[in-house]
Amino acid sequence: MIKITLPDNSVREYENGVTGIEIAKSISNRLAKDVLSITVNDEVLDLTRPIVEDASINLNTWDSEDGKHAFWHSSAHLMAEAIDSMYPGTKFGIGPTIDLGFYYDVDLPEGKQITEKDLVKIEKKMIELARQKNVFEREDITKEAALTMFTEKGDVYKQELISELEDGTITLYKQGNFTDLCRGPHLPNTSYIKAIKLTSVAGAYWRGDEKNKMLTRIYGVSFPKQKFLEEYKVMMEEAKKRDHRKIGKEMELFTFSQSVGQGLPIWLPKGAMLREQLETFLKKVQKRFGYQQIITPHIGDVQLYKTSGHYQKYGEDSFQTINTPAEGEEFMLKPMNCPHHCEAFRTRPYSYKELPIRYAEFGTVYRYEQSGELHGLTRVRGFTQDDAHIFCRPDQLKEEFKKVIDIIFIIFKALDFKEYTAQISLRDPNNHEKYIGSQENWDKAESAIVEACEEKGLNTITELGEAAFYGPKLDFMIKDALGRKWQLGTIQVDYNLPERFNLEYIGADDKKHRPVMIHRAPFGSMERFCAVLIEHTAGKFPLWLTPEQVVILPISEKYNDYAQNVSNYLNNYDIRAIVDDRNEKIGRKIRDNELKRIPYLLIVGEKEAEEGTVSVRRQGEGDKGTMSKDEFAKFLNDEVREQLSELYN
RNA sequence: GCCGGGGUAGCUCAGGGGUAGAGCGCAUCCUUGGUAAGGAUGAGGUCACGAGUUCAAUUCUCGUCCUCGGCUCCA
Repeated sequence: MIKITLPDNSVREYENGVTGIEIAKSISNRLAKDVLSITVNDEVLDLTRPIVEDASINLNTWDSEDGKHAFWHSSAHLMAEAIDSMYPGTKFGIGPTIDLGFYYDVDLPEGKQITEKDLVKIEKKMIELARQKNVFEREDITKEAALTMFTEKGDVYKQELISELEDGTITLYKQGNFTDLCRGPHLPNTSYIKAIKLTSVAGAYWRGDEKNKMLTRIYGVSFPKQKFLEEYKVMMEEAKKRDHRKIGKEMELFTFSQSVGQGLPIWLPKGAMLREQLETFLKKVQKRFGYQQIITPHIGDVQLYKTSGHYQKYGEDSFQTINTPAEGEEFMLKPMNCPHHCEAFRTRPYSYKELPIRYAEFGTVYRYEQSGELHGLTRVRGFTQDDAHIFCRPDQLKEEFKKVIDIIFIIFKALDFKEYTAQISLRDPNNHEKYIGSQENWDKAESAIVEACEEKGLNTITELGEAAFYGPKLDFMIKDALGRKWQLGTIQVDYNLPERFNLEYIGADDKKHRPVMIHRAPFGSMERFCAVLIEHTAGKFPLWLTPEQVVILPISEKYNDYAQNVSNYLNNYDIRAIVDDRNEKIGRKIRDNELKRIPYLLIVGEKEAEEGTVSVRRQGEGDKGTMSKDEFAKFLNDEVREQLSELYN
């Protein structure tokens, strides 16, 4: 008998060799139906693998990452089986799971091609194969036998993968007529897979290297219940509706022009207003935290980037230098603001008492991105960072980190981002040589970040080896209204640039010391942040931020003057109001302005004009009754104040 | 950059080897209205660009440009 410890710490005894599925059955029939894989002492295994020693286990269902992983991994094999039967001679690359679903890279026989139209046929075949309830059989195999087997099949990709594996660790999984090199784990059989949607087909280089052959990658997602697939489809529809490129066009926030160039956004009046609100907000917050705004040029002498090291590292992949005709000077479009900020710091000597110096700038930078990488506002060639550089003493690092975290929280609160995670990126413990700066400083900086996060009660994950060569960092990821994750703000310690720019301050000992630099951008870039915000809110921005807060709708042209009077009145209270004086009926004006996502509509007619009132309509909620102009202005400003309570505290 | 879908009116899209289509938007006029679409009339297109095949190309072929989905996530 062996002892099995369950997640609730209860211990049960089973025969040696008991399997996950048997344990599940012994607990409940429901669990036996729902369980997809088993975690045994931190290793995820097939439900059919015998357990031969005492162990702590967890039974993974659809609700867990590990459960989904086994499910989608098996689905990838099922797809491969379908493709193998429909396109004999296909060679298979890799077929992993991803955040939402799975893919398989395949090399189709000469002259064969899979397009979107073929996906439905493959789905049907997969369902047919799934219903056969074929068992996933696991087999240990020697490296030699594996190589022979895939050489016979002519599958060069699997051969390459096997040749890199260690003998004794190689396993095969077989279901139906299809056998694949695989580490597992898998579902007990194919019948678990009830609903399948193949989502797209794309080219992908073997091993992501453009020197290699391009394979066909087929993406799909699958579910244990038809209902889940329906929910997934609804979610995808919603995501499509919220696409910032679509909403950006509809709401006239920004546009792209072929004549200006790819990846170079043009901000239209409403989008510019959105950015202006965000910038004003952040500037106010930063002012409170002791930041000073500076302004630097869009280009800089090549030498500046040679000093910073950016030229050596990115020069070839950047926009090329700009030359002056007569004098032969060489400039680069600014890819980073930090070198300029270092020069700003260098203007005079500093006492240790003056630090930290915090220089902030909404600095526009230009970076070359391959044309195929460009995507709406999230991947562009010119963008504005809400950048700042903090020059501080090593002993101030922790305090400064905490202050930046405070700023980020104020932003999250004002914009209603409720779920976030923070990733701490530290050195690779096995390879300290590749990092610049002294051990002592790194140790200090790393513990400063970790402690700052702890003291602020942050939800963190720590990744070793993810630090930049010049310093550790803290990145913030938020979850939007649809549960999608986005990387936003970042805080990075930098030992490199102060060194390269020879930055100094005079310490209490009257000697020169090297300051530490912190790069930080709570939004990341204005472009990307606006894109996330659009998709998070579906274009219904919080009142304080939205470009047009109020539209006044006169019942007929007779009341246009009064409407204008109300508009002027509200504008004096810094409320963004305009009049819709089109020659249309009131129902029409309401509909059009609701669709434009205007938070408040004020209807004014004979009654209102006589009494000096407005009839208030809140977006999505309808008629809210009548108020005086004065009451409404106060009411609206109170709402804004409430949304920005963190800022006014 | 590479692979694969696209590019038809301002927007969303239908069509198809032989006078170019719809809805919305826009303009003019009528209507002056009370909480999600009032009516009439009209303007608007080198069917992305360039070449080729053809009696004839927006449609077929090739090239260019732009755009969309991918190209990191351990077999």
